[in-house]
Amino acid sequence: MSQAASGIDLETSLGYLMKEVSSALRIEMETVLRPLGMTITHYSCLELLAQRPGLSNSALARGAFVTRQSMNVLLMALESDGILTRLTRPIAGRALPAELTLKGREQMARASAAIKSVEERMKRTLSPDEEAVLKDLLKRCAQSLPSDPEEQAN
Amino acid sequence: MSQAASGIDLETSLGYLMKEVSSALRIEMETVLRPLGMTITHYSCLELLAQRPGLSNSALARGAFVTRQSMNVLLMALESDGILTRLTRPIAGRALPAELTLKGREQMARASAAIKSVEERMKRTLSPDEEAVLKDLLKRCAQSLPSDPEEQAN
DNA sequence: TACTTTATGTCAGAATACTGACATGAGTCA
DNA sequence: TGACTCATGTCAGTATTCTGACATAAAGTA
Repeated sequence: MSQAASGIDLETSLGYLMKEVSSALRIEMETVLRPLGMTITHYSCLELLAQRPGLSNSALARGAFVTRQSMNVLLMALESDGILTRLTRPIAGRALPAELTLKGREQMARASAAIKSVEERMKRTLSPDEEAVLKDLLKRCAQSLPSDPEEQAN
Repeated sequence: MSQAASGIDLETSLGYLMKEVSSALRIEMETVLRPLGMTITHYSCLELLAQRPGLSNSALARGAFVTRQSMNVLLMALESDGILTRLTRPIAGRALPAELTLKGREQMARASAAIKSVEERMKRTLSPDEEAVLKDLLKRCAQSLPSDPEEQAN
């Protein structure tokens, strides 16, 4: 009886629970990445580039769920640190493909192993079937969420 | 089979999917809160206080998944805007209970209705049973995640 | 009692991400 | 061709959150 039709009950809200899990996940990821001198966005960028070399700044931003402005700041720092390289001139359009250097791939491998251990811990009580169910439900939530204006082109 | 034993496959990673959903949820929440002049943390604080009047700064920070320093910045702003009041002297310990003003409760009601519509949209394809399953699985993920040091007392 | 631990509030500075704006390249269409 | 739309890269400024540090109050402990 804590909540009538108009309101959110924190105890039973799916959104609140989602935030709880993602917050715990974020904290654990930050905890294992900190000794490596990396942030979550930094790691995400490397993981994306490792799996899909040649992604542009904007594409990396979408994949890491930040704005292209934020990703751009990171890319410039990573480039000056020798973690990745970008073309100096676009091949088509304005996109500048980026690629990991050897140093970048080494850093990525260390981070990826650390993150994998976190993910394994998160789902340690889930059976394979349960994990599949969870993924299916999450995907349906993700698909239902966006309001029409095409994901907001910011 | 893009990934061997050591690494994360973005296409099938539960963690990445989780981030995708929480990012979409965050964007939608920000979209409906912006016209009301509120951020997610701002709303979270009000919702927590509406349901549990008298919470302290630290307790609100835990409930909104931010640091107590961040929550303190927000609380000072909300207090000067007449959204809430805090005791000037602690009753016990150092905690200063906060409570919404009438203005705060009105603001909260508008925000809560907007957020509820987002949550309803997110789970519109889920049956009641499926929602219950999703909550159960998410809870188990949340419980499995924390590494020992008691949630990091920062 | 005295010491230690834990929880809290707060100040200061740094890091990170965001919004707004502008220019450029490519495609669409009248 | 010219006008329009869209995606991209980038600059500038703002906002939000974080880490680090210190002081205080309560509770546990030797």
